[in-house]
Amino acid sequence: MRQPVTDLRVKILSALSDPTRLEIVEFLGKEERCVCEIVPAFGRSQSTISKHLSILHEAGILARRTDGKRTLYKMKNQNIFDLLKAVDSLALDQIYELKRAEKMLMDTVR
Amino acid sequence: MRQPVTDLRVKILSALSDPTRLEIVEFLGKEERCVCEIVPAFGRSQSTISKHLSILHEAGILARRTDGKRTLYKMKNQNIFDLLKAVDSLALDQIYELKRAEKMLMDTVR
DNA sequence: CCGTCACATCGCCATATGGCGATATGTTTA
DNA sequence: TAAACATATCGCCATATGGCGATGTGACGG
Repeated sequence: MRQPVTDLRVKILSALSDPTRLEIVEFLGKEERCVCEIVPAFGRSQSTISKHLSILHEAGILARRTDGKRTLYKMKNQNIFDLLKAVDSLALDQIYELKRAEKMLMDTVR
Repeated sequence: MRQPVTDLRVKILSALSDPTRLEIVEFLGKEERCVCEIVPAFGRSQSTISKHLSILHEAGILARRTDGKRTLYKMKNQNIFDLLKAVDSLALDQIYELKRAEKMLMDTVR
């Protein structure tokens, strides 16, 4: 049997491992926005965005609230951005490494 | 056109969003291990583990080195564990929240 | 009430992913 | 050089995922 913690980790990481969902998270930032604001910000259908929002909500990343006929979403926990910073840090390391390899290659050719 | 940084982020996050791969990362920790040590530690076929290792390697998470007929893998960057800590922190928040909700429910019933 | 608005859900399709056994590749050993 | 070993890769299958249009649902406005 798998530890429940691992499952939760996988759920959170899976929810974040899609470019559209990452962009939704960035788009929300500290704001609370209704679906009607989010949809036009992305070149995707309403149903697609709605599903992405559900996935983020189910992963415990977004909080959902309804006000009249609107549904409002916001980040449930700003700590997500710490996580993303950690990812960026790794990504940047890789980019630097690439640049270094490129430079070395150039030096070899020269 | 997508920012290349986003693609890299997605690649790293995708690589980590699988339970077996997460366990491989934890299994490696600070050690360098050959595939022959990793495979028996998981209830999966050699080909499956090999593919998982490749994915982690392609995402820049693992370093690969060969020594004789063995292939050795190790974490390329211990900072991955900071990322995982951030995930755990979010996961724990959710678990606490669940417990709180449970408790409130119990209090209501009482 | 009836239409409209805002959103979620459904059904479907194409592609991606994880799994396995079989096979290819490269390295040491006999 | 042949056999054994360690690992990667291939081909295949079942399931998951992301996308869309169509449809369902609940709230408001006339």
